[in-house]
Amino acid sequence: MSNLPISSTFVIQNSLLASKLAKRVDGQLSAHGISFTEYVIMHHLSNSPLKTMRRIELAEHVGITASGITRLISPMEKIGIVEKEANPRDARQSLVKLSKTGQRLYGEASVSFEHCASSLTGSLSENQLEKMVELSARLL
Amino acid sequence: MSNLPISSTFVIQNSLLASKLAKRVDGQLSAHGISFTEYVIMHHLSNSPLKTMRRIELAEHVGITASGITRLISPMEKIGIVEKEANPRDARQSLVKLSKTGQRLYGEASVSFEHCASSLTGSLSENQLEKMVELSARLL
DNA sequence: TCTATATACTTGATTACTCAAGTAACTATT
DNA sequence: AATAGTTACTTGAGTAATCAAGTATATAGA
Repeated sequence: MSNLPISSTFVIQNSLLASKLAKRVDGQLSAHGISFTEYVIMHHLSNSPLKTMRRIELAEHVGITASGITRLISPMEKIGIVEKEANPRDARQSLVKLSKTGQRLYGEASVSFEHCASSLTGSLSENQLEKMVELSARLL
Repeated sequence: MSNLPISSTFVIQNSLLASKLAKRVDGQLSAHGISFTEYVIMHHLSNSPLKTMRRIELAEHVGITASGITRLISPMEKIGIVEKEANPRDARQSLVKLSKTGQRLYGEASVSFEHCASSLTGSLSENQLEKMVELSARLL
């Protein structure tokens, strides 16, 4: 149908895929009262050695701006999912830490998320998914 | 680092990739006064036999809601990129057609877009990109 | 032929961001 | 030790979408 170069096709298709995946995942995670973006934040916090990250760092990992992080974290803090911590070495920084409550919620949400992710990618094999992840990583 | 199932890793990574690609492409397309989403709309219209599509159809292809299409198309119509057409067989439908102006703009923007897309995917070979497109297609 | 249901949009209110500008604190240079 | 520049974050204003509800038209069934 289209004679577009493969790189253009890829970019357009990837954007459609991401939007579809995010919508489906969001639907599942809403049962836990969180959005996909909030889950991703918890994911990065949880995988960080001290369950703690700087806001800028978080922003880069999640793919939104520092401003977006401020606005996302603020309600999460109010409901006790994350806690604010200071860095004694640098008073500009405001560290974000996953609380106990947050860890529990992340654990529960992960069950739904993993189930959802595996069903959404069911038409691909483990090997194919690994290949995709490996190739995608080169584009980040 | 993380023991997440590969499908979960894939979903999270894909979302980050899409957000990065979209931002970079948006930056380039702004020189033509259009957003990535608007480019994608023109792309689908241009690849359609009569350069004409229904709004619902467009929404599905672009990955936004019908409501989003209404709000996106309205300014594009005002500046003459697309034209509204009626379907005599179904008065509910409001067809969107890429105008001559729109076709010219799409052609110009495509030069930038293709250049940008190919530079963003430069670390992958044609074969690898084709593989990615083929595998991604199964998830849509 | 009436009635019910479904489809194709549009619109008001809301959400999830972005960007530009601001503040505060750190770092390097002289 | 003062100044200039950079970094980390926050905030006000704006944008791009969403959802839920509404309107108009089409379709199917009694």
